[in-house]
Amino acid sequence: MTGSCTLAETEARVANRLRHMNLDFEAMAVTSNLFRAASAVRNHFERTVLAEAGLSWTAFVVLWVTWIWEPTETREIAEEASISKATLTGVLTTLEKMGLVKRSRSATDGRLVIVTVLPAGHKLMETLFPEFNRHEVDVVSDIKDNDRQALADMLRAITAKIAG
Amino acid sequence: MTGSCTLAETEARVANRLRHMNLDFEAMAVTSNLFRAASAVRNHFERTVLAEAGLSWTAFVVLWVTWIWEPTETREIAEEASISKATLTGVLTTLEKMGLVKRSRSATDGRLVIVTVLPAGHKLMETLFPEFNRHEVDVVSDIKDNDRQALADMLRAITAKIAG
DNA sequence: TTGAGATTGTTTGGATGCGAACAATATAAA
DNA sequence: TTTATATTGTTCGCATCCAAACAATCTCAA
Repeated sequence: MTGSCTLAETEARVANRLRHMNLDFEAMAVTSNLFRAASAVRNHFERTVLAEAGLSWTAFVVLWVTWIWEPTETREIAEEASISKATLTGVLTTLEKMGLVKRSRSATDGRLVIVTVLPAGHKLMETLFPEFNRHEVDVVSDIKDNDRQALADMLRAITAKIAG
Repeated sequence: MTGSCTLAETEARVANRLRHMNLDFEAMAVTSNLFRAASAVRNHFERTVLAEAGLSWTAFVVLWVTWIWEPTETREIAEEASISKATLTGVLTTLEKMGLVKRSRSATDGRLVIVTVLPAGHKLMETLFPEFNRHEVDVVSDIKDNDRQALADMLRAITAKIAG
């Protein structure tokens, strides 16, 4: 190969390379494009909206989850953000250094850590999240309006299939 | 909140929390579930098929891309695997330590590094990839057969929208 | 009351992950 | 030929990312 290939060329090459293997190419195309899309969207957001705010993707997700659920426990944040609790420890430290969130001990259970969003965090999200959403609209703008609901439903089905 | 919430409860909470903001919740649901699904699938694969082979998700993707395109240049691998060239340098070092791939200098362009899959890598992929594909089939098994094609197409549309 | 077992957040060690700076190489124009 | 510019893979610094080990805390049965 000499130059960069289109997605169609890539998938054709894959099919040819794996012809003897008796594989399900339709299932392969779904997971393959699932990660391609997720990765592209994540990189795009990190380099535009989030870069301006100085937030990594994960830091934004953690801040967002806390913003929605605060005050909430770290185990809930990790679950919602789909990251391990070990990872969350580091990200929360980052967000605390930025003055966006605050950790505090639970009064009723000494094991738990309660996270709340500080005023600077609220102020940031008040403008950042609507801007983030405008980019989300742009990302799905080539998908027919009627199909978006179905797309979200199928993605939910994938998540549920694994969790169940 | 006390216990873990269902996806529907989470989305209802989000809608209520953000009601005053005039947002596109349908677009939000698409990207939100895109990452939820991608993350769930990736974690599932890392903990089952890939753990047995001692490969991280990224290491597997890099090995897979090389396997499909070999011999190929690192810049192509980074592009196909959706990772930066800096990241690829570390992952290739890992795969070389495992004896699965080999780096070599291009004869015609001294800047380029050519990557090929070693016999141990071929042997591994010959059994690992079909097993991987069986898991892919399982992941999409709750989606109607007719819809899988449309799902892959919509994910491609998202990727293309950002790239364009 | 007490002590075994469960739960939670942090630490540890190692592998990703990226942008920016870098050295080596190639290409172009002067 | 020479010099400026471009391209490529690596290095560097730092921020994720996870499994496993860990200390602190809670629960509950004996």
